[in-house]
Amino acid sequence: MAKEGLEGSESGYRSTEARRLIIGLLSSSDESLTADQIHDRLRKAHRKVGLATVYRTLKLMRNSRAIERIDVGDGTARYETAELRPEDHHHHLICRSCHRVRRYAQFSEEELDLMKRTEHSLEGRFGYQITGHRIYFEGICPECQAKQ
Amino acid sequence: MAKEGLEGSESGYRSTEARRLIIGLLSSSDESLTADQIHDRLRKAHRKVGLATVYRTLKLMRNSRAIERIDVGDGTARYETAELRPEDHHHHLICRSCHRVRRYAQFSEEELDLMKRTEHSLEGRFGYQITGHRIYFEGICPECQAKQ
DNA sequence: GTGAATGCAAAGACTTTGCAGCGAT
DNA sequence: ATCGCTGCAAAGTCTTTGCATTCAC
Repeated sequence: MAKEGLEGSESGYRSTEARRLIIGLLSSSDESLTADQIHDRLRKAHRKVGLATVYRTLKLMRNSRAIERIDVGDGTARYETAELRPEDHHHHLICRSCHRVRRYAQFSEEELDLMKRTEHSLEGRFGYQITGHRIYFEGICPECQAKQ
Repeated sequence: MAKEGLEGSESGYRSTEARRLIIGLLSSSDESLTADQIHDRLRKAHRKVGLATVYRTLKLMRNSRAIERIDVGDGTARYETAELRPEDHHHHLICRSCHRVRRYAQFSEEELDLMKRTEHSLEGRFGYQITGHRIYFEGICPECQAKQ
């Protein structure tokens, strides 16, 4: 009843190994993954899944709002589990050097409150119907700092 | 002395019509533009500039920090003038439907202050060296609302 | 005049799609 | 036994690159 994703029998989708593996990978990672990274990890785990299947599964999960796609500027899309509930809300730390995307979820009441008010004000100002926001902090990750 | 971009003679870059036109387009737009949109607008203005030149110019301007690249999830990069000075800082309104990216610059002291504090806290928490942030508000633009 | 910039076409990188066979229900 | 799912390869986008020509300095 809790996390339905693509598993629900009423969804019309079949539960295949490829799909279970991919959602498993994304759920257990605090980093966003590219299609290629997912493909690689499945290979290394000796689960042969074609790259096309990875893309098709990602698209499917995206359509059903189970995951989200992120583009950070290196020309390759990254995927992460969606924010299904308010408590899933998170922000991102992007490394300018290696493009790694780290998620983090702890932020203040103050911030949530401010964002809410800002969204409201934007709706009035520009006529947009605001559905959410994304905050990306950019910087250099510890690993890349060490390399320099 | 003010806005140097690629114009400065000391930059080593030549001032060509294509470059002047492209930076002009980006400077005067409050929307981010794709390479193709830039190419189209130049054609319509009867300035024939090859798409490859557009890409090359954008890359050049990006390297010299005159513009920035934004990816919003439709697989096509968009470009906008960079935040050279603190007062250029702005946020984005992204339309989930047509992917248009609108910039806006008016935000509160409260927000700036909160972001500064958050950046500081993140540096301590995750060891990242934070260099900035991006805030994207997502929603449906007035035009797309009307179409629905 | 010289080397950078351009246009065109070819090549690349990432993603999607067509089709025959496999597999979940 | 269906009809969706998969793998492979071919086709599509968007972007970059090679090369001869043109142009800014």
